[in-house]
Amino acid sequence: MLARVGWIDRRRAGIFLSAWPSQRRLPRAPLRFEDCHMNDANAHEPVVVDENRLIAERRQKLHALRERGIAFPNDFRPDAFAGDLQAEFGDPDRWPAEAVAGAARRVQVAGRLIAKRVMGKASFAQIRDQTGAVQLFLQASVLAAVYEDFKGWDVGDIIAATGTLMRTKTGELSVRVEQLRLLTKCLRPLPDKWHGLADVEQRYRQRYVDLIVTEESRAVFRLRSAVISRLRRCLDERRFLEVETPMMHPIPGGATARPFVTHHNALDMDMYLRVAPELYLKRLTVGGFDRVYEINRNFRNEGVSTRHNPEFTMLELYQAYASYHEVMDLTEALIQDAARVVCGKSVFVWEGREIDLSQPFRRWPLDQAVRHYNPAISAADCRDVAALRGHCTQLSIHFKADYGWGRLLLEIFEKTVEPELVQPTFITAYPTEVSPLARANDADREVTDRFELFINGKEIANGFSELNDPEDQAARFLAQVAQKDAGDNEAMHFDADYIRALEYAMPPTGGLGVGIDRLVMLLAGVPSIRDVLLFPYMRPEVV
RNA sequence: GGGUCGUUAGCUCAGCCGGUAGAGCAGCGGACUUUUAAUCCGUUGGUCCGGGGUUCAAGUCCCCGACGACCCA
Repeated sequence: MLARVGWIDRRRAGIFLSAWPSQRRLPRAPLRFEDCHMNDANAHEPVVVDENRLIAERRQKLHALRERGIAFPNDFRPDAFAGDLQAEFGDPDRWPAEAVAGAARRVQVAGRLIAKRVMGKASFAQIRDQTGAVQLFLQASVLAAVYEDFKGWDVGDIIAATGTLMRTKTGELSVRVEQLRLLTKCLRPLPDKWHGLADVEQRYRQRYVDLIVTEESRAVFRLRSAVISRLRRCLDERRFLEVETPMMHPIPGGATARPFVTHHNALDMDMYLRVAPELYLKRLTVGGFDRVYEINRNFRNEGVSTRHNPEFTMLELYQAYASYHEVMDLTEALIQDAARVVCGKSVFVWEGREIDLSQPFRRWPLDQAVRHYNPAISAADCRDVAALRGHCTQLSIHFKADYGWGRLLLEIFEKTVEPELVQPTFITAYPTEVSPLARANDADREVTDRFELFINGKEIANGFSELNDPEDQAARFLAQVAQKDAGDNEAMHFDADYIRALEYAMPPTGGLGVGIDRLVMLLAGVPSIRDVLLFPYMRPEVV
């Protein structure tokens, strides 16, 4: 029954699509938006689109192109990129005007028209492709009728040019254009060419516009891509295997966090968007993939802020026959390498503070850090529930009656220490109570062989010697379930299959999670996670 | 969740004590064959975020709401 409904849906979609070709051939006068429908579902509700005179004028120009049968061609093939041309010929000392002319380099370039300076019978234009921008020199005497067309084109249009490289009187590398075409008409005017798009909301909502007009924004996302690809390369070189594990979990696990719930219709069952890939990745170490990593999205049903987006990207890796000590070494090496190779520097300014990544990152046990910033707390207090409750009250930290010393100490840490950790710092020896997946320390079972990395007061990474004792793990899951029953909706479920996997023996393993978004924020020097996400979560737009 | 600030032409922004809504860019028309935010002349363009209220009169004052930014929890 369900399958049949799906079939009908597809068939209806097909009918709808088949209506398109004839519709597309119609040379239309200014399109009436009242006639446009998203689909049958709202066929009787006109789609209201903001329309103004500027768009109407451009639509008329498009209409004229349609009538000439040249509206949306796709047969032009560029053979050069603007950035490459600038890199090769941009230096005016190595390539003075005569040398450029002598090279007689013929190029075919395409890109978005970003500047247009018409000066009678000659014009200058700039186009930009993915690599950069290059100027075009256009002459009426060469281009004839096409030159007249060009005068009617708009900044924002996608155009193509064929010609020979030259350098102008003022020294600008240019293409002396012999052939010119408009490939895609831009119907909407671009933001102010000088001020760009200042409205941050619009920059996030309409990232495509932001990318067209904001070089800083393009640079951030190129940096992000370079960081991730560098991390991959470093891990591949260390013989890690990149894998992909499920995004939809029947049992959410791997982190203490609230999951999103979704529903599988055919199976009529709830599923959870993953809060972490951890338990699946560790199943793979059981399976014999000793070094695995995944760079992918996690989803947490929590608040939205300058540091939190409902979906965010984590690097998680597991290395068999390693402890949290080696994992700290690796974390440090990965971050230092990415900074050096991708950014070419190791000192970064983030939110007005200088961060030095070149030095070995400090390693500091949690209780010592707490006592350093809270002289009133003694070593004995750190394991004393009553004393810690007193300190919490003193610090106006809310706590629940069932918090043990570990949770209380962590609360004090988060409030009083975290913001102080500006330079890269590994905090170690997290209480077992708050580390349900980490291996207990051999000398002190009350704490785990775990660390978190903080930079500029923000958690960047989290890692530990993995708990591979199935009986201990089962007991910790039960403790989590008890917390869940007591009302903690971040507590973990009992994952019986994960316990079964551990019973097949997981090698002693070290694991790591790195918040990629926050790392990129640091390396790019931007203050908000939304600046490093192409399409950050936004409330639905009101129209 | 609380507080502060913001929302005016396609974009960037002015708009004073409540009294006919403004500029620059973009657009449109014209001039211009080496410009760099080209320049010069002319010119079009408004749901002042939405709703309610006060007032003879509201972009402006008051209330409610939407969205966003920042700070706090």
